[in-house]
Amino acid sequence: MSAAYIIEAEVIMPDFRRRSEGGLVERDPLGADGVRVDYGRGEEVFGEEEPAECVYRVISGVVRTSKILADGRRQISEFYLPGEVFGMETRAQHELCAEAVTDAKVFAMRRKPLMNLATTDCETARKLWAVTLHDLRRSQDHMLLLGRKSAHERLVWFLMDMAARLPADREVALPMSRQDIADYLGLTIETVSRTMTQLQEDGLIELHGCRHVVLRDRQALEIITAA
Amino acid sequence: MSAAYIIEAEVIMPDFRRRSEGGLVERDPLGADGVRVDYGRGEEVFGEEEPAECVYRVISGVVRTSKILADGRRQISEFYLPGEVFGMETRAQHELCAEAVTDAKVFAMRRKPLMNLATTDCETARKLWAVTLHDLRRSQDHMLLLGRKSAHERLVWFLMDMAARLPADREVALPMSRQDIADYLGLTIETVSRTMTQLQEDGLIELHGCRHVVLRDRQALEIITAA
DNA sequence: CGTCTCATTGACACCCTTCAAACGAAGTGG
DNA sequence: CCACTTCGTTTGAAGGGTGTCAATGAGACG
Repeated sequence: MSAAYIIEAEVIMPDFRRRSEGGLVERDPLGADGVRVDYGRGEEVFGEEEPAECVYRVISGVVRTSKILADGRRQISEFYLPGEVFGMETRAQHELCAEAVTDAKVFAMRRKPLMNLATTDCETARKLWAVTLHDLRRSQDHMLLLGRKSAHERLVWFLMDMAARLPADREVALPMSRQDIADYLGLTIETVSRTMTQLQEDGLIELHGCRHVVLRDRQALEIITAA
Repeated sequence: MSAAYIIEAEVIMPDFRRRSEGGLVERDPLGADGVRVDYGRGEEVFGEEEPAECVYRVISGVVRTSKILADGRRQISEFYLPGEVFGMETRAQHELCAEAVTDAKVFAMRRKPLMNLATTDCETARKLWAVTLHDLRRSQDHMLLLGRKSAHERLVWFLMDMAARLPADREVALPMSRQDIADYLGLTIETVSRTMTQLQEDGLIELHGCRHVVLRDRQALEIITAA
């Protein structure tokens, strides 16, 4: 890490210089340069309606994107886990806000150079498209869940999804609060809690503290999600 | 329209030769060649899990894309109006099914040549991306609606959206049935009907037959959607 | 050990669904 | 032209799944 690199980082990412790890410039698999930035739990990465300056990739921790109505009702569109890209869902302005669910380290790339690269390099353009397509596919499943599934089905789907996406020990370590889960599944925190308890009473899962879940009867759980 | 063109159309679009307008090959704004194909009301354009052979643009009429659960519950992700592109939401297989809501004419382009074009022409790649991004943005609004809004709010949003997207006479001519509206908004047909009636009783809209709606009090309607 | 935050549990209300019947518009055959 | 059928829509009554409000419980931290 040379002094020249640090200076370059300052030029590229003035806002993040302070918080980034020494401002070292690195290259993302997307082909764009950027820096690592840390966010504390609950901290906002970008806000709704904010100009879209950067595109991000989660390095560690979890980030959520959400929309909030005037009266406070919130819908979380997605949780982004390490390796996943977010912040690209709009044009000039962000249409949702992004916040750190846990302490998180993200890789931030300036949007404009990335867009420029995409106009000359088809491979980059394809990658950006693939990221958006992935989000779209998940959001279509999410719409089916929100529009047509019961609380039980929603929660089971969520737990199975988390088990598949998180590093799977014998037990799943949920990184988010009940409120986050509720706002992701279109339920209230009470319903999430009650449903979780009932799944445990039915022997489908086992709770070790509220954030550690063991999927005890995967077959039964899969039947519920398939239904 | 020469014989050579018809033969070429047969080569490009063997499946659609029968139904297309003389098989004349044309070029879409996306840069791909294709043919016009007619579908009757309710007819399937492609099914869930079906290999994704083509990408489509609506010429006239309306097309819906949806997902269906084993027990028949259905969630419509989007209605596509003339000029809009659909069928691109997946990789090798379609993740949802597409059906004609009304008699519809669509422009069908083979997927593979379009993808090939996108690997060499960044402008095409950008256009494809823009289409997906547009769908994603709408699906994020849709998730907020399905997860957090009341039946009244959903229906008002729907009517305002339709008024904005359809050729706006003084009255909006809904192209879809109550069942389609219900499956789009995550409600039952009865709730849609009742809510529609109540909006009329409150003087916010006026129904001229079940498919023709006049938005009488736009200001009040906008307040409901903003809430 | 006290405080704070988050999660759980309980009682109750209500919005929406479910089930059922009536209504209406469009098409068909006599 | 009119009864008849059919399909979609509207309306009604009743029930249930979630939401709301409130109190209790459980960890985390100083």
